[in-house]
Amino acid sequence: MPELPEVETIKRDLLQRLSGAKLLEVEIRNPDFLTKRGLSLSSLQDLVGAKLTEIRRTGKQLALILNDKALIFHLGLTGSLVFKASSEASESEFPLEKHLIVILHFDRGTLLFSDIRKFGNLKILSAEELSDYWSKALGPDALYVSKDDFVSILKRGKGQIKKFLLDQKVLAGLGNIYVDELLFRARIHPERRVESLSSEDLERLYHEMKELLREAISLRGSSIRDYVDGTGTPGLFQTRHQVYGKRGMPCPICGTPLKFLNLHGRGTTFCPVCQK
DNA sequence: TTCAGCCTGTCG
DNA sequence: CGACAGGCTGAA
Repeated sequence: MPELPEVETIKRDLLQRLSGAKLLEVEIRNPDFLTKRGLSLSSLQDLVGAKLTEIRRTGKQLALILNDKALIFHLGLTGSLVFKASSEASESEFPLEKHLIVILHFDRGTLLFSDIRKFGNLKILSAEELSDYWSKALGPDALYVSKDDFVSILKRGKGQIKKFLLDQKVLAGLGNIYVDELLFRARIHPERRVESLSSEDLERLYHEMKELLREAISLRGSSIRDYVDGTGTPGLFQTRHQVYGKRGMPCPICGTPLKFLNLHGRGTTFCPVCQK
């Protein structure tokens, strides 16, 4: 899915274009998607007339604050949120037309939520409930977590490092791409046990994580297949990937062919020589 | 703690 | 045609 850098990019795009905009109409294209997830169609319609005052993100989730409500998006593997200004082409020629779930018509243009594989989610809470909800469902955001918190979380951790870092309740935001890239940069084997990491390892992991996320956001995220930013444009960070999706290719450091394993159901690519 | 299941699309 | 893909859940 869109992982942290992709969702952060979308957040910035939408904030710039929609801050202060008024919601004029909610057009539901796929009611089944919503009702299956326990969202009543009327609760969505009730948002009409609200002003978008704020956009928040924790991990891979994004919340539009509309008056006293929070409309929370989780983009799954293939969800997208694309804004088209009133002056741009209409959604009839929108490439994801077939997969549209909801169209939010604002005074400044339309926000199109689509999801090819329908692994995404949409939820409405009161704006006050949002922080509580996120703090129960998610660990600290990987972009903002302090070094002290990160180290203490990892020191209390158990099991394989890859699985641990993918757990959103532990740390929110990393997914399969960024965990593979991070472990390569930090020279840590994906099957290494968290308990076995030294303080030095943890420090390195923390700094590499921040740097990786910073670079990925500056290149507007990774587009492997379907991801597009808040304007419908692909990201560029995939050109900087060192291991993800590169099984069998030479390690950029030592030239050894990159190894591929299936770990807890996720494809995992790494260098068997550089990563210990 | 695995693992199918949720979905659609693409690639070999 | 089967295998696989940025994720997560809940049932066995």
